[in-house]
Amino acid sequence: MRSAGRVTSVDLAQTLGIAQSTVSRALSNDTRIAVKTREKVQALAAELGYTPNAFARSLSTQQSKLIGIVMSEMTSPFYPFVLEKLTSQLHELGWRVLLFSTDSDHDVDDLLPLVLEYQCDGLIIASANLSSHMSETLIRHGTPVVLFNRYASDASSSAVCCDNRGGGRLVADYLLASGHTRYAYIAGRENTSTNRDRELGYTARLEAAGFAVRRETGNFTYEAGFAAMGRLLSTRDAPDAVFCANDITAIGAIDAARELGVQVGHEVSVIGFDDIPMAAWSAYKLTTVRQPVAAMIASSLEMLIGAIEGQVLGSNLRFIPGSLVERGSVRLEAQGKGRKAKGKANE
Amino acid sequence: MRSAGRVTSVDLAQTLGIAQSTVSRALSNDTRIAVKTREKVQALAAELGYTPNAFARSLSTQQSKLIGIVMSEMTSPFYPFVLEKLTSQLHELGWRVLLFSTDSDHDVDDLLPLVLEYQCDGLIIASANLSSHMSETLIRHGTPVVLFNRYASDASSSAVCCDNRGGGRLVADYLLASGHTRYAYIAGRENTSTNRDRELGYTARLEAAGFAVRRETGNFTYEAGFAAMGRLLSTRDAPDAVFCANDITAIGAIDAARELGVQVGHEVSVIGFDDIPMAAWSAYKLTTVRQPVAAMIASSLEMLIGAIEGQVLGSNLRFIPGSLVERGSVRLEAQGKGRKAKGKANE
DNA sequence: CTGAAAGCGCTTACAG
DNA sequence: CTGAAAGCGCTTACAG
Repeated sequence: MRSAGRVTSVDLAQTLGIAQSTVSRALSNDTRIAVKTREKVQALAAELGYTPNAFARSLSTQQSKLIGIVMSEMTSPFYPFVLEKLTSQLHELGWRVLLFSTDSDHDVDDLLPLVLEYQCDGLIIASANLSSHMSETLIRHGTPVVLFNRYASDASSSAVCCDNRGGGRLVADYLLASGHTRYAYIAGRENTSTNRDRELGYTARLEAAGFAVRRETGNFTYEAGFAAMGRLLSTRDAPDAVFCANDITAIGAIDAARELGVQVGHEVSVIGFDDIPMAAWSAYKLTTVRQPVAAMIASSLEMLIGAIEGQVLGSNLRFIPGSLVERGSVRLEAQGKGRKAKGKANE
Repeated sequence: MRSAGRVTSVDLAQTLGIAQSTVSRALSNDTRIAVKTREKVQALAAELGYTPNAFARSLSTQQSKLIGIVMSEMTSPFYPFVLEKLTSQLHELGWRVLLFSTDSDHDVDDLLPLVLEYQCDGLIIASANLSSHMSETLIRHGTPVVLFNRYASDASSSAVCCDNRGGGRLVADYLLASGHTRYAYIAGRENTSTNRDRELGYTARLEAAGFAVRRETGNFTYEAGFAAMGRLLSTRDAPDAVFCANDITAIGAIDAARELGVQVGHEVSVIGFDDIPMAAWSAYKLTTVRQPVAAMIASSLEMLIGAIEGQVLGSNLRFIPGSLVERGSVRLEAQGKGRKAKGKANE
């Protein structure tokens, strides 16, 4: 036994006078090893604080038990929940997570080599894009991937998303039913499938009903929502219904409306997407589309682990429907009367 | 060369008809290898998409280049920023991060064995506690740790924190200078050094000035702040100055005050701690103590990497001062007049 | 300038 | 029930 460094299975074997292979089997509770031997080994292991070396094991078994998670919008309020649930569930299932973060503009591609060096058994990419070139590299290396809340246009990788388009439709229908007439959309980042699909669902429905949709650019941030709402309300014929690409944008929009003295939920209706905790704060009472996070995560994990364990994973796309949660930021039909009374932006 | 699986250095060696050791050296750009050989090897490596196996390398070098990060409050708005900065800086410095999350009640202890199995070269524990027993285990294994924004009472591990006590004093002084007279503190979780120190600094200063401090329990959440403020304002002689253990608590407190029709920044002053983005939202304009996140992270990384690279790391505590950022949630002296005019909670 | 070989710490056929 | 040995894919003295 060496004095410095960690204790290894060889150390255990030597002090017990048995073979290292026997130690290894005893530690994995191999029933072929005599109960007494197993106990002896395990007792010594505990006493000496033996910790198996996962790298050595992985080298031998060709399984790292590591899942790589690549996240781009870690500081946007929705994603910490995703990350937390992903890692804790993965832990419970016996996997470890190797975390990579990337800024949203950046491609994930640069990170891929690192993921591969560390022999990840699988990869989850959240709110970031994967080039089809890299997706091929992954396939070649035999590393399954699933995209979370984003999907590749060429369908080269598997993905699970909220049904963003359906969510957009839900919003349109709700707003339509409550008698709104002047519609707007405050967008998120343009190169994201989430933004595209939310807008598509919303706009298609409204146009089918004969309404035009005014569009403001944005980037999924509070500041962008604030600015966009300012622009919307400063025009003649300002909208009475504004759908925002996500909650944080909607919250920015609400604050902007307030600053201008426009009453949210009366003069202007605002709807978000996500259902982050802030949406429920009494200061906002934001009506929004709730993303079914738990189901989305369960589904991602199921797909990924299934693929790792051998079911070939073609390109599998899963869209899980969100649900509208009604709070106070939308004017319902009954309250519609006289809503221009103290309008300021509409004068 | 095998048809399935990843290509290894042996594959490269065989197809080039040279020794594997030469390949290895060529890939690490060892100058002893002829330039032509190096180029040949690197070209083939690129062509075949060779990726070195980090596990095999680590086994041989006895360095994993892995840092474990244990986070407990991942979904509390302050910590995603910490996590993001930590991981991106670690990446730039050539390290990878293995992520563990834990709920705050739970001890970190259960996770430690996993960290050790994966041969982390170092460990950062953010907003979670490490038992002194486990801290010894880590020392025995030779794995350096630094705690982030928490420190062990027995000073058995290194730590870097915001100077929470100093921050509490800053708040007290500011409130004192602006003529407040009825003080309260809404606490965070009790077993945290952050909560303890913020309260201690605040209270000590106020008591020295002859003021008592009313205390409400809390747990660093919006809901707790909301409830605590409700309690405070529903009593006779309600406080005119409330320091909250963190921003999110303060925001809950502000919303509660509003619901009760009590004007924040006039009838009651509220101060938070952290300076999360929401503090700057126009709906809150929260005066708060800004944690010097960048400096705290730089310091943590410096300590940790220093320890990994050989400087023995005794128990090193570093407290980095925060700064008061003034916004609108505190009544300044000049506005003090007639502040009971439309008081409602004070009647 | 290059190669043969040992070693990192495990798992797992293969023998007995 | 246990052991000797090969092998996972690298790095790095040691020779030449």
